[in-house]
Amino acid sequence: MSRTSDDQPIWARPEPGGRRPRLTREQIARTALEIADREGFDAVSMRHVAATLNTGAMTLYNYVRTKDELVALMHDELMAQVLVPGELPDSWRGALTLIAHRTHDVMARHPWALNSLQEAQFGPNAMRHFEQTLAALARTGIDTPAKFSVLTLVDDYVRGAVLRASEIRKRKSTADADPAAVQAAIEFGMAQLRTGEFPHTAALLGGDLSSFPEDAPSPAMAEDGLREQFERGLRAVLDGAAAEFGLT
Amino acid sequence: MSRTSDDQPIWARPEPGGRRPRLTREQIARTALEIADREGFDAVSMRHVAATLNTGAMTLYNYVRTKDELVALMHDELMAQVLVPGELPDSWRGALTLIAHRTHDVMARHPWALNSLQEAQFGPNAMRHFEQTLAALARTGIDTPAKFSVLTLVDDYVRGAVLRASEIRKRKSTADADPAAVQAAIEFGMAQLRTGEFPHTAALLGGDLSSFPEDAPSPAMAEDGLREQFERGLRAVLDGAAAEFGLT
DNA sequence: CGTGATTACGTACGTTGTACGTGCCAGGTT
DNA sequence: AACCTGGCACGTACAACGTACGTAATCACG
Repeated sequence: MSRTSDDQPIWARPEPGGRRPRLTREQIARTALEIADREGFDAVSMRHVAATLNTGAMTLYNYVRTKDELVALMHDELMAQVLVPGELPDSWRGALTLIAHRTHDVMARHPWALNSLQEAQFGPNAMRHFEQTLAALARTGIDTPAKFSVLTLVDDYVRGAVLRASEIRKRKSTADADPAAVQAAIEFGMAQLRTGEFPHTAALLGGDLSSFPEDAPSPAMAEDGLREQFERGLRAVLDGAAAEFGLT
Repeated sequence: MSRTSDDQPIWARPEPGGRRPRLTREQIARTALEIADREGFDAVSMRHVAATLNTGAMTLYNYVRTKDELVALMHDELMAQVLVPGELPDSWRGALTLIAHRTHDVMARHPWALNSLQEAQFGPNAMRHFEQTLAALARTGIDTPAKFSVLTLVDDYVRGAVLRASEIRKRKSTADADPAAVQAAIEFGMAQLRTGEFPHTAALLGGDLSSFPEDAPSPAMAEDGLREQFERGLRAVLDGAAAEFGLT
């Protein structure tokens, strides 16, 4: 019952480097990321990644034990992008805001990430990110569980906001691909509104029913409106956290 | 260029009911939900659902045009469960809290939902839910865009919290399935901690390294701790929203 | 008792992850 | 120089997926 290399996470196992490997784990991860960004996460198949690298599909399994490990590599690469490079701001608020913004930006750049990477294994960069958020709260007087609660609260909001934003973007792009279906969906929505069952929704849309939530929900949802709304929400969440957990 | 039934959303198309259908859309959706709850969302394949209903896979396509439509039916069924049945509490805070709790509970009962249903089409019950959250803010004096921002903010937090909770549960169950890998992952994490690169994380875990975030991250993460943390976070978010948007 | 529409469903195609086995070829050892 | 050895590449094969297509079964109605 000794520790075999089979059980070890990918970061504890050495890369093929011995003989004459044609590839690198980093190279593979980068190609996978490019494919995901260009064609969506579903396009990241072993065959596709391999073909892009001019290689057979099974060759990749020399560098990675399963596809999940490839996904883990992608995840850790993204977490590296989230890391704040230099020193953190002194104030907990500034530090948390900075980290939240970086998280938001990375997830916005890779909209497939939140949905597809959440069962990925924790890697070193994820640990560094966790450490960094803890560091942001280091100088506050609150005790350890409270620290944990605060960063959880903020992270929950950030990820919820990103989730919604990427849903909206996703809807918008699938909508562009099939205008007829969108038109039909809008007509269905309008018919529902006309039943009188939805007075508040009707009031919100204010007669301009072509901006029904199905496709591009109201001006508040335009691309730059999204970021502004995120910042305002983040401010509110930080205020709430400060009050609830006694941060100064 | 007339409106053909091909473009219409599933809720605008009549069910097969004419001749002598063996199945119902609702029946199909319910079976799919049961399978998802019992074996996970990935187990919801057309073949599997059909087999459970003692039917050929292709038969389902008489009731549903694509698998996405099946998923849309599942989504709408869940939204029905989220709806508050009776009257909403008078205070916006009470109403929003109630809705948030129902959302949280439904998503916690069906942990696969958040990840798998987010590209699903908007159905009638989703509209009702949206209407209900607007109604919760009806009696406040704030203007329409502010209402929208508030409910977005709260919903973002709720979904972020649920997302994290189901990630934790998912990790816990995959961990149970492969204790050796967990052990190896913990050892890797401990080795990382010993590098001294993670002082705050080490302090958080306080020497009890067997509760490394990989599997069951600290007592704060136990099943009832999760709910308590959610409620506290929700309180903070509502406070923050009230302050930021001038709710009384 | 046909007849025509409706519902059921088998077959088949192109994908997916990956187990398995074979073959190549660079190093170190004789 | 010849030979082995083991790391690496990768073709084949399998089961499972969504679903297009075609056909068979079955009912309502004339």
